[in-house]
Amino acid sequence: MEDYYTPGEIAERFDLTLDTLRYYEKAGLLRRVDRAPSGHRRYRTDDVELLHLIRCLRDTDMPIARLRAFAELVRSGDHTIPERLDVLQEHKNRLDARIAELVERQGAIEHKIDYYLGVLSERAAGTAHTLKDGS
Amino acid sequence: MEDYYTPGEIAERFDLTLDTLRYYEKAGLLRRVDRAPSGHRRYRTDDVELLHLIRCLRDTDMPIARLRAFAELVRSGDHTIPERLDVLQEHKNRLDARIAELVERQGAIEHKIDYYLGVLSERAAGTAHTLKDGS
DNA sequence: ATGGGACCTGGAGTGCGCTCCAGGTCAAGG
DNA sequence: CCTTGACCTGGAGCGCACTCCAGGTCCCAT
Repeated sequence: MEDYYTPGEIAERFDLTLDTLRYYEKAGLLRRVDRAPSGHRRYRTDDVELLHLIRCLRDTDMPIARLRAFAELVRSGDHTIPERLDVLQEHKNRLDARIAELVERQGAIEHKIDYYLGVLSERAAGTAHTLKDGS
Repeated sequence: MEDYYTPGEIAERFDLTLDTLRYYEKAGLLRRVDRAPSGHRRYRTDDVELLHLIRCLRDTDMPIARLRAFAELVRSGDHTIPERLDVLQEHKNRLDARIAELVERQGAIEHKIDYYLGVLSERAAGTAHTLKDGS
């Protein structure tokens, strides 16, 4: 009823290991998570929401240290929203630049692939020519 | 005249450190580079060309081990072009997928930024209202 | 009561890609 | 002759983000 989630559920949902989940908590990305009487962790809905964002930022290569700083802002209350915006906008700028770089390299790689394909088809044509020549 | 390049020139051209250059050579990304009588490295035009491609692949996160495998194919001669094509096409597939993932997350981050902007402008509107109310 | 499964802890270990360092050589300029 | 600067070597060290492990607890079903 209480909308609590077990470590196993969270791990599956976010495709993280239990170890990583604990590591994130130790690293300060998550607050000290609630516990069942057994000592097992119980994640709340807002942990899930934060994890969602963390996952997204992590997937786009935000380092753990910056993630922790962000998480601290979240914990500090709504008055930190302007700072959080700064962090996100800064991160988005980096991300935009990274995507642009990757797309550029993608073009270069395609070019190289086309070059190799050209070499191969020329070679095939050469073979055909040899055959046509009667050898 | 011989179209040789010094380590310093190469390092600057590719924005790599001398250490990294040597590390790449040890790791098998480059062949055993030529030496001047002094023992200093002298890079040839084809080293430069290979480095160009290596830089491109590295910038798109190809791991050193795969890069080494690719470099070995290059060293083995033209008959390895089909295998090189496989490596490049496989890498391009990963890269395409990675770019797609980043773009998706980019959207999510933009969304979050917009959400925070919304909170802030609502807050500002609330303040305005308070003022209008005569406080 | 016993076995299995999910989870706990603190701390050590791993893989990757560099990066740094001490101590040395060589060539050119003052 | 001496310094300076570019470069050499082998090997140690580093930062990051996990990942693994031993040994333990709790709870539930057989």
